[in-house]
Amino acid sequence: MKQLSPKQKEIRDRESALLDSAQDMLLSRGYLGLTMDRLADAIGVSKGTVYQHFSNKEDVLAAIAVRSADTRAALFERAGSFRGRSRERMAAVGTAAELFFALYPHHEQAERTVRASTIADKISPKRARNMESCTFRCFGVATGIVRDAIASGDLTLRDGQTVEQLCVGLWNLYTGAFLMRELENFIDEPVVNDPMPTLMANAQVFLDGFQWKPLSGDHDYSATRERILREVFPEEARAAGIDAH
Amino acid sequence: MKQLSPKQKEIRDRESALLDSAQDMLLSRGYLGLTMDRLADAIGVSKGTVYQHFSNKEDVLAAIAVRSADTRAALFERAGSFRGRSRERMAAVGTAAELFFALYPHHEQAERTVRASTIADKISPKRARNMESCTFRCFGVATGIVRDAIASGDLTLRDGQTVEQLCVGLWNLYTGAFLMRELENFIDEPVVNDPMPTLMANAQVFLDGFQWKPLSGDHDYSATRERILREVFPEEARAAGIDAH
DNA sequence: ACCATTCCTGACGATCCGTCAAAAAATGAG
DNA sequence: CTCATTTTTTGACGGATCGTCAGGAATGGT
Repeated sequence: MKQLSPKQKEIRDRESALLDSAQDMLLSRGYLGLTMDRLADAIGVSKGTVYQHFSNKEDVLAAIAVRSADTRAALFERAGSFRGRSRERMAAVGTAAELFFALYPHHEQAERTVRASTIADKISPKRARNMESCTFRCFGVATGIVRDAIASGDLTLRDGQTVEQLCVGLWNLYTGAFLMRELENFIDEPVVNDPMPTLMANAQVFLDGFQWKPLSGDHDYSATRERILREVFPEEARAAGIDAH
Repeated sequence: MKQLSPKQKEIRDRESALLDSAQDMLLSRGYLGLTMDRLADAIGVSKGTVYQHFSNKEDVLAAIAVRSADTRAALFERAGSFRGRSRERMAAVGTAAELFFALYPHHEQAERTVRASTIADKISPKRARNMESCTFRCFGVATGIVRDAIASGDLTLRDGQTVEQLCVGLWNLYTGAFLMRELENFIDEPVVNDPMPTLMANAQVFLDGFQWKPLSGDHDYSATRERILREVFPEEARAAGIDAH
């Protein structure tokens, strides 16, 4: 299985080239601008060949989304390995989300288009499962950190609060902010100029609301952020144009 | 101008019927299932006539989104008139968002589809402006309440925190949760079973993080919620199947 | 060199969008 | 009521795209 014939290798490479092209088209021309004919032309192959890789147009989007979702899960897992107090580790996850957002700006659009309910059933079950597993990996990292926080005494949940609730809240805060950035692309006067600092500040407020120690007033989280960027994501930070000062 | 000839009235009514049909199709069959031919057939009219109401398919979506966005803004404004302490009034806005979400489940999809960047420029400028103004009305209610809270001493912003940041945070929390509900339609094992209680709990945590008095631990907000449903949204609560106990 | 299998091609039917010239209906003046 | 003018409606049409499939080309093993 490890041994790939030249032909098999060619096919594998082509799939990745197809995804690259499709991703560019999606980003620059949007869903309607991404067509199967153009995609075939872009890498000099006939349309029938494209359909050997993807069962239909929605499947192309799904494949794009799965690829970047996998990258995101990997970033989250690296973030989870950051050495520090529990809340610092969660901050690392936040930084991972931020970097992912900057580096893979197409992802949100791809994932949302894919998941628009009536399109979902046109996607191969295998890809749908892959997608799910990436989400679970991300949530797994987050819930693990929350549980560690509880075990170490940094966090005590009040009556009725759950680990999942906290993670879902953070997730919502981030996806909501990402959605907003995209929507504001075409608004004349955006509500906030740069959504990222606002998002990070709000995440801190949210965790303060859970009384997750050390509170944002008792600890220099901007120093933590710099350490995260330096120690865990030096490459990505540079690629994203975020300097750790 | 007030006097409408029978013909003009017929045209006006037809537009609303078209939007009703389009909305149903969007909800039941999705973006791809909503076609101009079907739309024309649905109300027994030719396609050309449909194109006298809307300049293209995306414009139909925009019109759907504007109509429900207007309804949402109206709900927010009613919520803002709730009598109570500042944070209770913000809770009323949250309830408005929740009711809107339950009563107009198509809206999120319509708005997102419309705003997918490459589609945006196909929409008539007038409708785009309408859309914006609805968003501003919603934010206006929220920022007004926050300012009142600061004036009354219920809320004191820390260094660097702004009124807009708080409102954007709440907005993100809600839109993120709404997005999640939609995405989980086709996931086998959702992360949270009923996202709404989780969302409301997280909104409370977020406001606690800002130290907005009275904190959720010092006040019975479920009683406030019941009062809001009873006093401000009795009709809507019944329509949405939410009983105030 | 030969053949079986796998892969590629591009023309084709089907669908949908948006247009437009012609037909139908409404309006209003005499 | 009549009829000319304006407004509205119609549906066939051109263009674009999706997804298919029969036939042709390439591959790999013997």
